[in-house]
Amino acid sequence: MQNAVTNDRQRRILETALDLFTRRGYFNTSVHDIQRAADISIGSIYHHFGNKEGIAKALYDDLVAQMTEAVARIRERNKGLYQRGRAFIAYLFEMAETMPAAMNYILYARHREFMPGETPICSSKPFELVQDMVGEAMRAGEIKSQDPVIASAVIFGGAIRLIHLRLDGVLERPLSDCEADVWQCAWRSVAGAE
Amino acid sequence: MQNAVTNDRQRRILETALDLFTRRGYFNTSVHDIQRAADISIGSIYHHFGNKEGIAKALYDDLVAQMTEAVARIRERNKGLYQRGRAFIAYLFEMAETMPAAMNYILYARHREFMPGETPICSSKPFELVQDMVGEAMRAGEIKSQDPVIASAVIFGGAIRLIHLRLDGVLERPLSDCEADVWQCAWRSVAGAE
DNA sequence: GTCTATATTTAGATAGAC
DNA sequence: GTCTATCTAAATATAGAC
Repeated sequence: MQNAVTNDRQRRILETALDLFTRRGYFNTSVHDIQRAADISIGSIYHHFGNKEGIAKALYDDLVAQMTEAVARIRERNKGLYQRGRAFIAYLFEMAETMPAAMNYILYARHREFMPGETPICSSKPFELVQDMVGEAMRAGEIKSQDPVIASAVIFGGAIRLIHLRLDGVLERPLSDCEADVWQCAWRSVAGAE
Repeated sequence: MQNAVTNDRQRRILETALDLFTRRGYFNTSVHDIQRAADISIGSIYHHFGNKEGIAKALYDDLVAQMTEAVARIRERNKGLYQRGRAFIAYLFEMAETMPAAMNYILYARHREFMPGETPICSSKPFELVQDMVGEAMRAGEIKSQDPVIASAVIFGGAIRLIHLRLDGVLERPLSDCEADVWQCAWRSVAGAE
């Protein structure tokens, strides 16, 4: 992973790319499109990012780093999976509402199609951290014992699916409206060591 | 929607396209690639499907039709959401194992990126039917009353997430192994009118 | 309906001045 | 570091013989 991007110009390139990638898709966006929209020369773009994939990768690394930090903070500030899981979903829902393009990019972009070397998002750092929290809760007896992959999928699958629906315009009300309901259902599905 | 494809040649084109689209992605597959792999002339391909998007669309329509029929059959042969939902997940899991390319295409392809006019899969026919079943169960008091969109997401979100994980190679055991667990959790999350 | 050969466009990427 | 102008390869699509 390369250094975080600090330069203003680079930021503007990435923001523009994120916007275009999300609205039209990676393959329907040419570097020339980014150049036009960001009003920065194409030479400059290639100078900073090497090639088109470099733009996508920088964007991805940036967002994953942000998310990893957020998850770590959630873990720190909350005790137990009940609190932590709820906070995580709240974070995802808020991000989906305030930065839909970023959320869309992370969830949807099908990165492997244009970043061959990259691991799928679901096995990246932030999701590993979440899985760790689930395993921890299991050992503590907070939730019943089972395959942690399955447990994580069941706990967060509903919320993730709702985010997809929201980003696709199927769900019309903001996600925060159903946060409590979703978490209640999710928790009930795994709670109570029996 | 156009007529189903019956011709042998057309079938071979579609099968090849599905394979390539799934493994390399739509935009990394050229019509020439399909031509080579299917060993059918490019003129013939354009004759039948008009353009590249026409191939993707025929494929999509075909798979959605198959799935719609399957869901209708599930609805017919089972009573109550408990049986129906379980049968639906079993169907999805089996399809993911026996026709991973097809499942991948349906779930992942991000169709809207290359089929601008198409509705997202989650609001297509088969998913509508599933939502109807959920609503029906709610009115019958089989599950507690709430927004049917949320309920559907919670019930099937975990299973869908597991399919994603399986197709991405994160989950190593076949999906059938966790079918019972997943359904038990899913059902517990919404069951019991209270 | 099927084929080969070709036209057209546009993408990603580079060169080289400043 | 930034820019303009340009190169090159490859993709979609078509023409027209059979």
